[in-house]
Amino acid sequence: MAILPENSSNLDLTISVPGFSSSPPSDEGSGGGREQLKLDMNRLPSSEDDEELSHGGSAPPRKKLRLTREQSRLLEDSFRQNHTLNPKQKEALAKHLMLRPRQIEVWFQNRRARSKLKQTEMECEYLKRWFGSLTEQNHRLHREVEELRAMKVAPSTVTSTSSLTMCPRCERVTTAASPSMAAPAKKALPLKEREH
DNA sequence: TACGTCAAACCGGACA
DNA sequence: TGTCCGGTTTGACGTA
Repeated sequence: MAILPENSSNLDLTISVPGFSSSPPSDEGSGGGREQLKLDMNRLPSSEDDEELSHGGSAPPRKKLRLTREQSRLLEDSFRQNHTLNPKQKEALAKHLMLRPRQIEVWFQNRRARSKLKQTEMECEYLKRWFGSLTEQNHRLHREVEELRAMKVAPSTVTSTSSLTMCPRCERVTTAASPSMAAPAKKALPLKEREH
């Protein structure tokens, strides 16, 4: 019985895998040839309290940082090893990448969110395929039921000595192997119900 | 130039 | 109190 889609062998489902990894973010950052060469904003301001910089006074417009390829790569490497960072790791990574710890923190939060989104999309795709397969199977079984009903109605096809019985619940017709199995429905019913 | 996409950054609530 | 998460905003960038 093929419940799964035909190409399910190719379907790399990783629902049980927490978080990530079935789709390595190889195109992250450099994705699609989008160049990230405007690096001026990426430098860590030497002022120690640059976090307050943006909040001081009349709230200047947000400056958007674009990470360099190297920064992205190192962050990805780090993310592959660990999806969360403790404060020491965060501090070390920030120092190494010349970024603020807060930026590291935000990057990891966003990265986890993207990872989860990708995972959810994969699960959605898988469930869609499964639904399609089940629908197809359902149609097939309905056709089978119709055929068997037609057989039952047509007296020429079903002899009087036939031992076909139909489960009243699921409408599935079964054949009895021996005359002893062709027992009255009242007797056979509890057994069949137990099977379901 | 308008529009869509991506990702950095922010916000508020939940939790240990 | 710090961290995480879901949701949102916003700026950079590519493209029609």
